[in-house]
Amino acid sequence: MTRKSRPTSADVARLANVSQSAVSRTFTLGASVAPETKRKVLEAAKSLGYRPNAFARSLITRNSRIIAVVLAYLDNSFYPRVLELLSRGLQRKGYHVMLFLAAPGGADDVLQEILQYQVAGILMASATLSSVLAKECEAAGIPIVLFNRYIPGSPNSSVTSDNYAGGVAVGEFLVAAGHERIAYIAGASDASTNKDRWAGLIKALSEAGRACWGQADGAYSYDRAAQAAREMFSDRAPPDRPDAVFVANDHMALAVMDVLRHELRLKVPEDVSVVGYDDVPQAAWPAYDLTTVEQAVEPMVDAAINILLGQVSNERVQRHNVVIPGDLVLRGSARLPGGLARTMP
Amino acid sequence: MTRKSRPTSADVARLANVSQSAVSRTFTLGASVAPETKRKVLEAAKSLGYRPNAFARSLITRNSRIIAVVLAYLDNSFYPRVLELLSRGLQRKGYHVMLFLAAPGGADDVLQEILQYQVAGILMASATLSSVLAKECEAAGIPIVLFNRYIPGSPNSSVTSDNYAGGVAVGEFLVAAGHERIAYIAGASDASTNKDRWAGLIKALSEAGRACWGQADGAYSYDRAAQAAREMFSDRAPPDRPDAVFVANDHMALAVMDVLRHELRLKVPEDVSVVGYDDVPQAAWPAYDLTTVEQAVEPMVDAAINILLGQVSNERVQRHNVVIPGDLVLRGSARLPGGLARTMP
DNA sequence: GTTATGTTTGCATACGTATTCATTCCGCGC
DNA sequence: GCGCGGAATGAATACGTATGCAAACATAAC
Repeated sequence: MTRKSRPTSADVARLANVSQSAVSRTFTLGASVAPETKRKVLEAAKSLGYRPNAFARSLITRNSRIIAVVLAYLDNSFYPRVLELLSRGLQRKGYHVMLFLAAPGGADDVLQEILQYQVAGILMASATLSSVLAKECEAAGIPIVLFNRYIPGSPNSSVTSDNYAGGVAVGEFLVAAGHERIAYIAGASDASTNKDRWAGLIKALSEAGRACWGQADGAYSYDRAAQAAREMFSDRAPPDRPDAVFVANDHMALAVMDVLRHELRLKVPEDVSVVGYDDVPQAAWPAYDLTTVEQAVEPMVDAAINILLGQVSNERVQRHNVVIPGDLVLRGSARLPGGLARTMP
Repeated sequence: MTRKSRPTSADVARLANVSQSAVSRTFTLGASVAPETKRKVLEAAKSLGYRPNAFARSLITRNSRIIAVVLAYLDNSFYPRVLELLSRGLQRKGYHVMLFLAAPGGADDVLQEILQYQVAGILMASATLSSVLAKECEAAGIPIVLFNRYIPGSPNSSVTSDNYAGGVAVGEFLVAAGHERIAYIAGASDASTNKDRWAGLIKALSEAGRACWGQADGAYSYDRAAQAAREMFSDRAPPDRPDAVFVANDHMALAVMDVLRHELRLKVPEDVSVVGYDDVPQAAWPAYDLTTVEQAVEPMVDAAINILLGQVSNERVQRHNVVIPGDLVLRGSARLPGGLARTMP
């Protein structure tokens, strides 16, 4: 066990010849303390290397200024971006991120751990949570924000992009470009993002009197998506295989492009158009040059922070469901309709 | 402020007709408590939804079971991998990760924040820290592990791969394959990884009676590396440009390959061989198929966890400098020496 | 039955801070 | 000079838990 203990406010008080209260007030914004006293305290604190103990503080104030972030994985580079912006944004406001990686099964076990820390809020960007634990968090007054997902009918706040509109945009775009056989490679089948993007695609296709050529399951995984592409395209000649594929996120779309081009020797977009979702950094890299639907990470993260910190200071836990729009970003992986501009809404 | 407060050990004690101590002991591993008492307590706790308050607990035990992780950025997908394994590994041992993103300037400001939380240890995978704050952490008995970097002559523990050996291996490999003009695209100039990889390369070249064709600064950034590649290769004919380039990490190497192939229309490896460092997931993707030196993330993370948790329970803060070996992984981005096997040590 | 040994238990206290409350201090208006 | 209001201060307490200590209890040995 750690032998040397850090200096406490009492130590500082002794050295500065003031009371412990004075020290506390010096470090509490807006408290009443004379300039001279403050000076003495700060001097003593500096010479001792004193820093307030955040745990003892939160024990009193009942605000830990810690936000729990629950993730399922970090392979998909959408999430590292989210995590970086989120952490930086929260740090700027005096909050900090505690990271929890959920097991594939679900987030219930990590939630048990989270509840031990008296976190000020929870951001869930992972498998959804059981309603039992959601109730418990609500009872404890801990706000939860579902990020990039939502649970229909649940009382939780959420921040998502307009996945349905995105799916529609992709469908309309592919139809306009004259594609005849449009396929879908799906994400995790129970994810709201997957369902909404799929529903949007179907909607656009049926509006145009079309049906989806077929779909395969990629489960939001690189390897599974590669496998799905193989099943969909191997040993098939042009009339019998898709001429366009909408992949439910970029992470999988990169896998699909890799298989199409390097295993199956197909040309993108000449033989097959590929469209993804997220606009991760790699989508813009020339090796892929992937047409995709942007998820505006910055506004999404800002919205999440606002909801979380708004609820922290508020009595009443209020529900917000924020939907951030995202543009279809046209790049080289999909054929363009004749004479179309480089970006459409 | 949160109105409803969570149930406390006293609430549970009252309901179970025992003392608060009994409740505490029920939740303390290895404490002496009768089976029947334990049962009553657990039952009461469950019905109230009680969970021990981790802050109050760490106030007493002086062990928060929180590890601070300091990162500079998450673009380079080496770090998300580290973060995921680290977080999972620590969770398994009852510890948790608090994330701090350092400003480009340095980590001193976030360290000030870290010290407010009574973290059990610090893993620095970011710009190095000032010796002043390092002293302070040592005085406070907080172990620091430098991850993927070290400060020569500093008393801190560190976990790195054998960057020098890696650099040597790359140099020898490129020479063996008959390259005549071997260039280097550097990472952050003050990073130990960059210095060691460079020193290793130089060593191998001079052993072969060669010199480095030249170098450019990529600062471990995708954009800067792309720019460096442009400067190095634009408007130059074969005798006047490198026929091989060692890029200080994969993240930059991907940028270099993108520029070489898609902007400058050069063939890799026919016109130029490219070798990276890290073996990030993308390096294995067919679009890049990047020859690179593996950094064995799992053993590195395991070593870091062992050092941190080892120091936590120990009186004496002891220094460890772990160096994990990594293989050169041969793929398609670099010409092979005649008849070489697919993996060499 | 007695003594010795080991196991449970509750009381009281400590961890380091914020905050209430009462007190003191100071300047100011009249 | 008196009283008044506001600012500054310190003593005391609370936050929720772990743990040393002594008392109570059970068990075993004889």
